[in-house]
Amino acid sequence: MKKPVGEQELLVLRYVAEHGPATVGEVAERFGEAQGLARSTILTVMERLRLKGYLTRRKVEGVFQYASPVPASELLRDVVGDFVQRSLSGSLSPFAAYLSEAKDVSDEDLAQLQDVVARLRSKKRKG
Amino acid sequence: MKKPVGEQELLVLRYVAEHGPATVGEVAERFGEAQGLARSTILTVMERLRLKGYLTRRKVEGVFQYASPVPASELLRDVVGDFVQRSLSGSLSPFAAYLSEAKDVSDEDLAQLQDVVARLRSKKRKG
DNA sequence: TTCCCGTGACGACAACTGTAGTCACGAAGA
DNA sequence: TCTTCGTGACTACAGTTGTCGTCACGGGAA
Repeated sequence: MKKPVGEQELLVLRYVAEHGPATVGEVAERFGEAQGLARSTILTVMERLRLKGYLTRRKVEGVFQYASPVPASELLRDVVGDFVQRSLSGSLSPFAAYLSEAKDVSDEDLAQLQDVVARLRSKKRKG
Repeated sequence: MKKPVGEQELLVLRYVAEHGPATVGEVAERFGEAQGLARSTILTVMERLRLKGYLTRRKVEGVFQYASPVPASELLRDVVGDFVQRSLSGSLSPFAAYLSEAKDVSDEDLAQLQDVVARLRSKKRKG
């Protein structure tokens, strides 16, 4: 059931997931225009995402409102999981290596990471 | 200079990077066979990787020895960096979210992560 | 010398992705 | 009623990736 999603597709999907239900016109205007993409491009991408099951739509006042069935955070979490499995064979050390070289880790991200690591650690000790 | 690398391509690249210089025949026999891939497939993939600059080769005793100019660890680090930039727009929170849900984090990976986070933290405090 | 085999170089083809033009339709104006 | 405009559905096309088949060549084995 895991249809692949391209890079651009993911950007559009994220946009829709983050900016509530939206019509093709809205996405084209707000997101597509900024990226230099034609309306038909946005439409095609969104339809492909719908065909793959990543977006749903519902006709409201004559036009379709597209929405993601899962929140953006969950979506991205899955994307990461997919990447770790597919490209890293489940290993996390490349991530650690990346992190140690990363130059621009925000305070929030860092705190979040520390938190998660601590949580995992305590869970491990307990279980 | 950043040519894209597909999933299968990455697997082959990793194999070569991790298992020293190797000929197409060797990779086909040890890696390809296990994956159910024909020798010609391996050859094509390796040549594409070479064309993209991810592999070099050198004729030894009549046959080409392929090798990765960078070690596997560095390679994977870059792959992660690419992914974070391209798919997550540089944000790490999706990764944290993934981690907090991950069910099978090895002790080594966890320790490594904790280490890196601590290091980043102290560097941040200092800088 | 012949024949077989590993090796390399090419050519091919389908699926997926990125990007867009175009056509038809229905509502809203002119 | 005629025109315009947003919307959707289709079609198209090039580039990338995944997978091979095949052909020609050079070195040994027979």
